[in-house]
Amino acid sequence: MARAAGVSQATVSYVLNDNPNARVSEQTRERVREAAARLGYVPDASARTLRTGRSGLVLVPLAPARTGRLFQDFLDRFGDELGRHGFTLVQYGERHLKGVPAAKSWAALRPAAVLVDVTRLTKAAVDLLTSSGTRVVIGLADKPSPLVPVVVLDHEAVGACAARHLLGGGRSRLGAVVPREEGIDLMGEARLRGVRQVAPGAERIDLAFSEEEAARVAARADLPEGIFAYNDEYAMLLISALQDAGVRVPDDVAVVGADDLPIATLMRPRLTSVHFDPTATPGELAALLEEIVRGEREAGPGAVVDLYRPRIVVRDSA
Amino acid sequence: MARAAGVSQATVSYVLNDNPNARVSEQTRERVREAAARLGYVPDASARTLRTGRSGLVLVPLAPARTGRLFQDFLDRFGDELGRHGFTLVQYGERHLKGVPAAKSWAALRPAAVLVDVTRLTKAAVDLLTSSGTRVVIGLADKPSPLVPVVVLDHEAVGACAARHLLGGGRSRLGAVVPREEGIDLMGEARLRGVRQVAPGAERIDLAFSEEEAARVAARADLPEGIFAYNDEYAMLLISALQDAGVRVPDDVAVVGADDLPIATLMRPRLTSVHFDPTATPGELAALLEEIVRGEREAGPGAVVDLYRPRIVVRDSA
DNA sequence: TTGTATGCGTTATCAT
DNA sequence: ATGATAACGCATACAA
Repeated sequence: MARAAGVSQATVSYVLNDNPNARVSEQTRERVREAAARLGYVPDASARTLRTGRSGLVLVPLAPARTGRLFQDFLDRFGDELGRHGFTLVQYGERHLKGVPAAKSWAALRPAAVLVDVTRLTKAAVDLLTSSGTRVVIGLADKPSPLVPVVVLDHEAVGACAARHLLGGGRSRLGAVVPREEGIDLMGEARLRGVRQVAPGAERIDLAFSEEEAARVAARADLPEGIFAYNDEYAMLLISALQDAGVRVPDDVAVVGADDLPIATLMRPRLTSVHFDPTATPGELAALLEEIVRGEREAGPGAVVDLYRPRIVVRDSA
Repeated sequence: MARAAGVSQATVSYVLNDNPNARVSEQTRERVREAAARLGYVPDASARTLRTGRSGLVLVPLAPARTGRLFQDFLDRFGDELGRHGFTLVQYGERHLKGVPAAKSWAALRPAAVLVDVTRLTKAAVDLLTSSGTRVVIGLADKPSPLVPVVVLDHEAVGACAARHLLGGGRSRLGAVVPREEGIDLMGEARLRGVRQVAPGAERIDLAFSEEEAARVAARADLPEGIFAYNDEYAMLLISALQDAGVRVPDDVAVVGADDLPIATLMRPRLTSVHFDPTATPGELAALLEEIVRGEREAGPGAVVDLYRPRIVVRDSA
């Protein structure tokens, strides 16, 4: 490319990167740009990565389909914002590439940052990443971590929020659904803990997403007076089963969902749900991340960014 | 790394890549592996990319949250399978990085393959990619393309499938919902075309996802006898509005959704929906892609892989 | 069976 | 104000 423009490689680099401490005449700049356009020249990201020791990739090793709509929306916009800062968000599910530990396949890409569930992080993994150029490893968790700074989605607060509303409505015997579904069961347990912070005796109701299971629960004689159903989908499942069993909602049993899905208002009774108000915008996070990667800012273990604040949206089901 | 193992770089490369035309003693192999483990050595993907001219990345430039659950599930498993073949699926939303054409930012990563909506492809973009090392550009479309091989999700077939069922049930005046929602409006129009293939006079019903809009439609005096509501969520919205307006479903108006979501069976009446049977598995596609990238197979414009076959699941709403 | 040498495209440093 | 050069880590042709 350089030879084609009649200038040196260095000059090309200066021009195309708008390098501020390079002094290049406007005439030369034009010649370089012309040649680049003519040749369809595109800078090679891998060469830059090799040279600088760090890629522009921000890794998010999560199974997209399993993270839920809320976090998926967040990632979507976060990726947009990162793009504006020159990064590329890379989302991919877990692999067991010939038994290679996940952290190694992450490190191979020399990512600028990694955002991953803390349950999948070990000290060794963090060390491997940081020693191979990654500037910051951010955990995804529901509480602070001694290992890394975290982005928090506080599931206990969600359960507590729902439970407070149910108690406030005069229901004293509570229950909380814990989905029997891989990938979200842990979140279910966290939300249950939150319910129990407010209503210590709350019952755990394990439930798979099937009408048979829901019918079995609905047929019980000793149903709690109020149930936090984990999310809106499980709430719909449960309400549907309760109605089929002749149990009145909310008269006999109050039900609260979470996520405040658009379809929540379409149910009859309309679904009372825990809504998530964003507290940190993707744009702010992207800007923060850029500062950290550029070394203008430190972020150690213990640091916390809260993503959402739960808020109850009262409709008819509770 | 090489010096630490007491061997040459070349030997390290041979051993770690299981290079078949290199003959290395088992003893040396062991020494290399031991040193790699001891040092926490991780090969640098960017160096490999620079050397070979092509990365292991498979780019899917789509806004994840907007592609729908079905395709998201597909991508999720496709990514897993690609991982087994040594590729990394990279999903990211559209950027407008300082006005740089999208194809340039794709080409910068020297991806092995790109899978993208054909509406975002031009001849120039395809040429740029192929000339910079990308082995195959695959379009995502609802019909064959003269530009690239495509993966098909035939929306017209979906509409036709729903319309056939409605006609077969004795409904002759049909309507089809076209969502007024960026990103899915084009799919809505394709599904409408499919309905009209079977029922030429079918009415187009534009609808935004809001209860007010749906109520307005439901209040009409001249409702069609059968409506294909685009998908299950719009079907739920519409049915809810119809019921509020005193219109009986399916007696007065039959409604068909699509996607066959788990919650479809929770509605009352239970939702009749177009289900998607996978015809090509992610595993097959990943294997196919690997063959193409390795040059063992050609894939030119016109080639088509059909992803799903639509099938009606009859319940109570139509 | 193993080592040596070369070059991929970029950027930092130093020379002109 | 611009050019020359080295080095990043890896894969590969070729020498030993």
